[in-house]
Amino acid sequence: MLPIVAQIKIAAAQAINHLYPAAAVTDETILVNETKPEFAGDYTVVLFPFVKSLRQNPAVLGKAIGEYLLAHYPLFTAHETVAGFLNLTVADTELAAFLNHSYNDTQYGQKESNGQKVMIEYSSPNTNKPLHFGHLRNNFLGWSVAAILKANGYEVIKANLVNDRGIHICKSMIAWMRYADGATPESTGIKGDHLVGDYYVKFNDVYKREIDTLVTQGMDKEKAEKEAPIMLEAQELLRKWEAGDPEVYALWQKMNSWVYQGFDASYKKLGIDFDKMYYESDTYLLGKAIVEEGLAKGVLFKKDNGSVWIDLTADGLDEKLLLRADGTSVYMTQDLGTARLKYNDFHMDRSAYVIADEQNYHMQVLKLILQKLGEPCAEGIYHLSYGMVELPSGRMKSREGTVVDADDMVAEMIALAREQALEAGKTEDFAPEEQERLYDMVGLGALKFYLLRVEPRKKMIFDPKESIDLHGFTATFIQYAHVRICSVLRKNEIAYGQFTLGEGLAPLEKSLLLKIEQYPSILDQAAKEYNPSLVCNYAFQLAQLFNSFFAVHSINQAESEEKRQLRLMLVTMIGNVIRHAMSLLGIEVPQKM
RNA sequence: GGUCCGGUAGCUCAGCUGGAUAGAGCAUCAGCCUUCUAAGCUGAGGGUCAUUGGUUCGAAUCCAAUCCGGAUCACCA
Repeated sequence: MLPIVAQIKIAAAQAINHLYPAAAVTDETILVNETKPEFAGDYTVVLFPFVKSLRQNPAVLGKAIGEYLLAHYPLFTAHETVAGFLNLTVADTELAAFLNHSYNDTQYGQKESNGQKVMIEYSSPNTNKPLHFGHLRNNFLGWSVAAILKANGYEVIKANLVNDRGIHICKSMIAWMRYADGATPESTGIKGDHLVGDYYVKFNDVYKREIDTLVTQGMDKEKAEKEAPIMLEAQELLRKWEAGDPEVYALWQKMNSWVYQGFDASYKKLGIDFDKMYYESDTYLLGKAIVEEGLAKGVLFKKDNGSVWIDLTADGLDEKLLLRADGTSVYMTQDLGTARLKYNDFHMDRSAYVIADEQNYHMQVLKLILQKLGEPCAEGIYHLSYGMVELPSGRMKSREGTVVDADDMVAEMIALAREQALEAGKTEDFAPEEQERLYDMVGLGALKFYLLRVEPRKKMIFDPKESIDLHGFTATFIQYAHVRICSVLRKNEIAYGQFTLGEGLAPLEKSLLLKIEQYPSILDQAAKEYNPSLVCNYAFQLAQLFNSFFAVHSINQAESEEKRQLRLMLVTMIGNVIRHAMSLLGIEVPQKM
């Protein structure tokens, strides 16, 4: 069934074209809004755009269109024109039919396959330190966008490009060699990613001290930064790694394996997963072939020292280096190669990269270069850029130890959920494992919702001193609405079936049905915009409406059996939509809390 | 300096393909549990939509300029 708003547009266009044959309006030109609460009606057609071209005053125009619509479309039962706005009332019977048809469809909102394939690359961690709060935004966004696209009929490949090589890993390695005395996750009981991260921090401590020492001895700071012994050793490790030194390689593998064990545990706790893993140690040499082809095509050029560049000044950008004078590749070179590799693996229609906005320029250049090189993957590339999560004091810096650790944050949120549940005192009769499951759902849900409810593009500031709320615009609020629905449905054994509409819908019943009817359109928009915050907002508004309804109307003690049936079906459907919407955010909903 | 992004209530954010008196949550204040879960509901106060100009019947929304904040422009990743 076509969304009501779309039906209204088509109907209104038809009405206008019928009444004023010269008008030739199309349904896209019709603007439909929700009617403001202070006026009678559900949806409003804005008449101003046609007032001039049709040379009619708004009142006459509205009356004519309204009458035509009522006469020809059972969708409407009333119309009223106020100051250029044609307010239309949707028929209760239409909404009743909609409810009868869909109330028990747990997949309501899910669309059929559209034959499109899209890759979402997200997470893409460095293997020298554990995940922090900022990474959580990336992971939740990527996972949720993938779920939203799936719900809209896309085939989705969730990809993770692990940055498992490079100087940063060597820093952890050298510090471990110097100071760890063979410490392992097993021997210390420290989670692997945290252990490796500790040595990354250690490296930076020692590095700073060595610089200070050199400066005290009279070296200038810039030179000291380059010549600090531990830095030279890290660089030497990187050279050995690239040369395939077996010992270095073995240590690298060992330490990475610790990190992966840690990441796996974190991902599992967070409910994050992937369909395809890429590793930079496999891909970092890719891209050189593309550069050679680009040179042959004349898209790229070589400078006197042998370095290879592309000139993007005509596009308002700069010249960009693609190969160093010594023939080694840079970050961009790899990304060109990886883009081609991904495309050859999957031939997807779109390829989205979930990467923080600090790389906006890089991603813009990447796409542009691929386009100029005529790579088939180029057009599908989309940068899902998101704002960084900052502390009140500014950006998190792992080197300075100001990061909010992801595992800690998760544990704190679950602890908070437990605390508030105990305060509410409603979970005492739960089995212990049932309690733990609930605290996980509430704590993790609150965390995910907090990070997803803001439009991705916007940066967010998180103050660790203030805990994430479990009231108001939160996952907990929505979970609680679901719990109330489950509770009602548990206590009302009814013979489900079609209900007949005698006495009409109460305003809140109608608002809820209209809201539910909008769900597929919301999913549509969320997919188009790669924007889970729309789903957050929608789920919250639905829960809010439900709570208002719940406070005013009794289901159990409904005015009539017919009403009871209607409300049971209505809340069944609300529950289904809430569960479905939350699942797209990676948030589970409990049955009791 | 060039480019890009943001600026809406004390705080955190919706609204931005132009439409009616700009909305939520938090915080503050006042009410509501003998009746389906009060992790809830109802109400109140709180606004120069950064500023100025323009386009328009109509601008938080579009355009221009300015101010503020951030990112980026490496033979780093």
